[in-house]
Amino acid sequence: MDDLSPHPEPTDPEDGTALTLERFLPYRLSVLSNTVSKGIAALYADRFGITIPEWRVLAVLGRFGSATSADICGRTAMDKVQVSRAIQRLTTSGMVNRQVDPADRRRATIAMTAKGRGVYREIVPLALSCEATLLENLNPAEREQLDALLSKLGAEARRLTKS
Amino acid sequence: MDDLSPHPEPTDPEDGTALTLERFLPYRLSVLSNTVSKGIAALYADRFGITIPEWRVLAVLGRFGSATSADICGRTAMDKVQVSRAIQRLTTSGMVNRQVDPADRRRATIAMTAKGRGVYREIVPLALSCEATLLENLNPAEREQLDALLSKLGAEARRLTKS
DNA sequence: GGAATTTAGTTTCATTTGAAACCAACTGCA
DNA sequence: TGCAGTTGGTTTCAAATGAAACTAAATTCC
Repeated sequence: MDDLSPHPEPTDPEDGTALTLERFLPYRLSVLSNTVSKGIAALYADRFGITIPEWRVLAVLGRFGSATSADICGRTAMDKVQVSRAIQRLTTSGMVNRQVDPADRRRATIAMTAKGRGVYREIVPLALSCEATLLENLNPAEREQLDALLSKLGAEARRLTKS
Repeated sequence: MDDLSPHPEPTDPEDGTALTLERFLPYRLSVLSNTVSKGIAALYADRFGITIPEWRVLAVLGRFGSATSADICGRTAMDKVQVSRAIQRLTTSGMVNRQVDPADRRRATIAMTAKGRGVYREIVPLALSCEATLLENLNPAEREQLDALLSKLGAEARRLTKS
């Protein structure tokens, strides 16, 4: 079925200017990341009625106790609109509350409510076990390699966009 | 400015149930992938008026000469709605054409026009040089590691979502 | 003090997205 | 033949997104 197309064979120049999508790093990262994120989201979306941005906000709060909207932007690489909306939804669903900073009334400190902490504590093991599955058949050396490579790539990527 | 928050320090249980966002693999992948994709998109979005899905369709056609919508879905991991719309836009902008298969008139073979090939040939070097920058300070061994790790993770991720 | 600037965060609006419904063509198979 | 699936692909509709405009508070500078 595959080889019925008029030009079944890759038409690569073979002079170093070929682009093979399935080997192209940005493409591979994108597919991998989307697959993983959706896999995890499936674990909590229905069960807790939480979206990916909301989960990320909870993750930051779970780790740092409380944070301003700007803090969350910085730590999640989400943009401020996304964060603002995630906080809104989490507020109306009673997961977090906003405490306006009396010293600077533009800022507000976001913290989880008891309910939010409850949900967070339920999701964390799910997320971690998902990550564990993903890493299942990497040996310790490979895991270290992965860690190092992601760090390097991350640094390069930031350079790319900033320059 | 960072450490002015009420709970500046991570509040980890330290009993193995902690989730450290900045070390959490799905999160790292997501941030990295978004950063990279946006960086690349910036290269061609303005210049050629092309979106990420459109670029991916062109990349498949550039590699395989022609393909059906379903082929493209399979090769890009995009869903069929996305592909359908990308092809629509590419058709109206004169980059590709659709040739209905006379043997099965539901199917259509998509191929680049001369114009499409022209744009493709302009984008490819940009994309490749972007990838090269990203890989710049990885040595050959590290590049192989990266390749192997991405393959393994990809396989695991697919397992995750399918089960 | 007060006009001009900056900062924190929200709202608006037009576009993008994706799930589900849909359509039209093909394939059993009775 | 004819009707119950399938399959390839498109459309619909409601929700998510993001750039840009906006509000309100704080800061800077004269």
